[in-house]
Amino acid sequence: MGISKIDKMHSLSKNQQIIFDLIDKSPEPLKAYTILFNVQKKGIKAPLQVYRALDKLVEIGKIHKIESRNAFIACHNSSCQVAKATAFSICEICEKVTEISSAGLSKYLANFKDKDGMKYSKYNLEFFGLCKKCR
Amino acid sequence: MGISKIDKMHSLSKNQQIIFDLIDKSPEPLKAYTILFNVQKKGIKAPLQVYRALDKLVEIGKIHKIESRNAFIACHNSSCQVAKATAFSICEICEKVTEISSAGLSKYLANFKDKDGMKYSKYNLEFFGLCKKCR
DNA sequence: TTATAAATGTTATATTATTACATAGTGTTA
DNA sequence: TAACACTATGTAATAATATAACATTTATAA
Ligand SMILES: [Zn+2]
Ligand SMILES: [Zn+2]
Ligand SMILES: [Zn+2]
Ligand SMILES: [Zn+2]
Repeated sequence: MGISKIDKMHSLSKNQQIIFDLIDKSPEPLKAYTILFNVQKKGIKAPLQVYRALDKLVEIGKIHKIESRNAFIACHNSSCQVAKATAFSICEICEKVTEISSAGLSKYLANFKDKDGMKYSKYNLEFFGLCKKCR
Repeated sequence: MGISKIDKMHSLSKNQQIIFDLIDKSPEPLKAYTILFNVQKKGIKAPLQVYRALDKLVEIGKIHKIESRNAFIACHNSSCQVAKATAFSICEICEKVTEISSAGLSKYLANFKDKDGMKYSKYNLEFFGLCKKCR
């Protein structure tokens, strides 16, 4: 994995990089105030600094928000550099979250039309169940 | 629409009924504190009274939570009396929310298996776009 | 350089949700 | 009925999540 075009297009600012690094190396989704606590030693002192970086990172698709958990996870799915079509599985016991990367699912949802014939290019899907370990 | 078996099984308590009625007659999803404000004249004074009723109503499938909006909408889809498999379309301009009732979609998602072969009976899907009026 | 947009720093505040504990109602069974 | 379990309610306090407002600085580009 070299430096792709899209990486260069969105070189991160200092705060964005600090916060992305933290989320990226975390094995689990992180909440905003957990992030705040963990980056205070790096000089990020206020909630707003965290939320601004999170907003930007979500916007450019480097991270995603898990809406049902108010938590953030790094994107490891090269096909969703734009944060508009996401799917996750969430374990209801251990709270493990995995981004789902399925061409079939993406295609089905991208082509889905509602009763009015409306198509939606943007969606968020969260599946809930028990992970391997918790079953 | 007579009184169905399932309606009887979950006869609502006073607070639950007050809060359900408000949500049910609302043309748009309601937030918890909007609900609180609107039911104070009926004697419901504290946030917890609202959240407890909301939790129960979600649990029995009378309402759904729109996770990306922290708001609640009544279920008008007889097929999802259990609050475990939901899909919505959300207009990003006027915030109109519609519950999607599509046998095809439900079937596809209920049968979807991830890379580990895991099936999920519970999910929440939120589509985003522009509604008819806002297009 | 000058203008513009993006990002930062800081304080205060708004919004959303839960903990803890006491009390009251409801339905079931001995 | 009386005892019990279960559900729901009332109330106060607080925790957790997120944004408004304003001043300043840094990066980008014409
Ligand atoms: Zn992704
Ligand atoms: Zn698990
Ligand atoms: Zn429904
Ligand atoms: Zn609209």
